[in-house]
Amino acid sequence: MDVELVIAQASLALRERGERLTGPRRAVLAVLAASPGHLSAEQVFDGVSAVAPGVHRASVYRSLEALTAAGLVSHVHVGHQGARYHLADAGRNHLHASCQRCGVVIDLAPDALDAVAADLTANHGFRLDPSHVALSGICRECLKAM
Amino acid sequence: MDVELVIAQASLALRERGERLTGPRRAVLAVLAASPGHLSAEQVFDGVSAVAPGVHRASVYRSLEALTAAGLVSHVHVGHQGARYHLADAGRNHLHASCQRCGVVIDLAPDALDAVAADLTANHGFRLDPSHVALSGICRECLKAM
DNA sequence: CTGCTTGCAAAGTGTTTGCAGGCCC
DNA sequence: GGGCCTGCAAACACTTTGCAAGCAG
Repeated sequence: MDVELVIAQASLALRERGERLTGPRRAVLAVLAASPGHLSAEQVFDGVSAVAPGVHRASVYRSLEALTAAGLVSHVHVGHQGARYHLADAGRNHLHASCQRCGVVIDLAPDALDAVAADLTANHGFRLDPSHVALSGICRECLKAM
Repeated sequence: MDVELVIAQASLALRERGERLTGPRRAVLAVLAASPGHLSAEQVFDGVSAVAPGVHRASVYRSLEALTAAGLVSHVHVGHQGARYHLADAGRNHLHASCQRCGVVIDLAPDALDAVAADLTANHGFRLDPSHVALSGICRECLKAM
């Protein structure tokens, strides 16, 4: 993911909301853009600290919150672990599954839960937000090791 | 759910594991058996306190853990909220979806994710544990209120 | 300059653990 | 009466918040 592009988009999106693109927020975006995966808040904090020492942990949380509200970042809840963060997809967000043994998060196709979503709407009037929580199970590697 | 029956089963299941059916554990089972829904640990603690005052919050957590290990209780992780507990189904556990706005948990058919589970196995070698996390979305009532 | 943001520290949830005494079986 | 379990208190992980100073635009 191109950091420059992400930051340019962020500047616009934030300004539209009367907010600002600051050092800590820039660093958070850079860390997320540089990472292939899904980072915990602590991992984002570590990454930010490497790039911009002195940024406080609380600012990382507040930055993630602001960037989420602006539609630039998404988070996924993973079982009993904390949330994981990643840049929001341009269009539709992909889905996630996580291993309850080793914690790894794998990406799934955006349409993997479409049938379930339709079923929930029809039978329960419930609107599914499929990308907001990770499905839980055991990954390939852990299955081998058991 | 019949409390007497549950407690009798629990006594056996625990003894098989070299563990004991104690006052606090009995109270936890009674509270879960008396509740139709899915309780947070705090709600279980409140219920236990009403039946058996003096039981410590930590004992409720430890009881829930022990009863889970013995296969008598199940828990579901609900988004950023804490876990919810309920008596384990006799056979296959039902699934859950929770409202990210009001927190209500609704039960789903045990086979609601079968197609997804098959897909995950085939494409990622991932074994889904469908009852362990609640799907997330907005419930009917909250949709009306938006 | 205006006021959104930050750093700091402290408080808040939800949950776990070490320890000495207590109770189940 | 042996050893699993409990109550207590403190620690824990993760996250949020009040406040005064700081920086973006």
